Amino acid sequence: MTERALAGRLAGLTGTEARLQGWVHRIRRIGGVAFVLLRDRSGVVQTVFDPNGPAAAGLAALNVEDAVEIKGVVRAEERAQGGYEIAGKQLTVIARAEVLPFEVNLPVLKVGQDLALDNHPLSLRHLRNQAIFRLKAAIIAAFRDFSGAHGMVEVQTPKIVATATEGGANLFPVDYLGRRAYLAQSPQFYKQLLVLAGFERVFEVGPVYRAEPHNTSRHLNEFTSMDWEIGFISTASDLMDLEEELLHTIVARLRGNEARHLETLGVDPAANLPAQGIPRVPLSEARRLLADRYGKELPPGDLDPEGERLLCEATGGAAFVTDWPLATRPAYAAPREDRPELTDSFDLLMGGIEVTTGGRRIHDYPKLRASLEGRGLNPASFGFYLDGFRYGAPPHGGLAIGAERLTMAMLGLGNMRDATLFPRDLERLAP
RNA sequence: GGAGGCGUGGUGUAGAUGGCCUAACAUACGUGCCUGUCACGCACGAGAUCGCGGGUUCGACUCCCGUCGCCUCCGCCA
Repeated sequence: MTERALAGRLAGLTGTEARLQGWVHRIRRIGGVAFVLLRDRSGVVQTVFDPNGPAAAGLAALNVEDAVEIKGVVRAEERAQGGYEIAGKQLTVIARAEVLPFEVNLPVLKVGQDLALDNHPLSLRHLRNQAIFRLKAAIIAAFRDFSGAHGMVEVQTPKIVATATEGGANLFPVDYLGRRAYLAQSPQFYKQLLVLAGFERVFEVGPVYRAEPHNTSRHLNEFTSMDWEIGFISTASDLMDLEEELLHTIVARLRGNEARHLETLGVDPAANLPAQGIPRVPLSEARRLLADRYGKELPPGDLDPEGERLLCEATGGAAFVTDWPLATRPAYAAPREDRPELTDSFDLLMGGIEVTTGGRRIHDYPKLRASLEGRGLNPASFGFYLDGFRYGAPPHGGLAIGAERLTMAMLGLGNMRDATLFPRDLERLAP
């Protein structure tokens, strides 16, 4: 049996007989010719049949999205998109497709979110969806490669945990063989401990869970967190420098290997990356800028979503917001040396949404203990975490990038569900 | 948790000052025609008691109340 050829890789096969397998993307019957567009993981290729030839019966019964095998001779053909087509000799249906609940071969999928999710194996076949998730995979792969190249070790931290890392009640309780446990809302404590454990630099790509009943286009109850934790840094600026380099590395990778998918979506992944570098704006300055330029008066505390959008607009797509007051950050956030009322931490806003939170951590054992106590937290309940700092904890810091949020920002998506294969939200637990 | 909006053939939409709705358009589906299409084209056909329940009215897809489902925004964060 001849090896399976792929629709998007026919260049070297001109003149030979090829065997392709895939799905029927579209059928066009024009009197004396029939075109069957075959789609596989590499792309779409046109095959041509004589509707009165040997394949007549199969052709007549063919449905869009049938899984098929097609044999035929590869030829260069200017009239075909992509420059190649298959002169079809044999058409075999591997598995029939029933009449579709919606069309999957339109330039843009026209279907409600709910129906699309209920039929996700079908809606994901759409070329735009294929492009999104292949690009997301490439973003994550680039994160991995970049992290490894910068001396970080990939680690796996537990997703079933005994305590909260951020405080708050946003934890999913689970029954752990009769004991109360929770789904991890962040790898925070564990990644810090692994830095202290001698790995110095670690990274993780993994799921995190937030039991918050939020109902927006950029919140889900399960998402993918891309984390760094790095020892022996001096300030959070080191982290921002590194993240900015990472973002450019990701863009280069998408423009290289994944250019075809960017083209499908018609997007520029660097559209929200300011050419002159991502500005670093202290929170107080961001507030002043919003007031001066947009007349937007914010209540004390965090920026609101509109403020985040406007700030990105003002800075050419993205901004690091720095110098968050102690009260706005968790107990482990390290204060600035020169201005102890502010933390040495940052958020990265990109395309109007918060994509990253990061910062330097408190590494001094007595100070960490005092910070927890200062928040009214009981140090005893942080046992293993706090104890880790007793034996020579180096200065360190890290960040967490929401993989779906970054994908949204780079691909210009309006809803985080579009960047999540099987989204978990307030309503949806299946598929 | 709060606010707003939407629900019309399989899908996506139009119709909304109540009567012209015997509910329209596109596409998908079925039948036929067409030698090179590019979301091919043309003709014909089938397909919706307008989410559900109640009310107002001579008359409701349209107005009112309730209910169910969904979407968006806000709070919070990645």
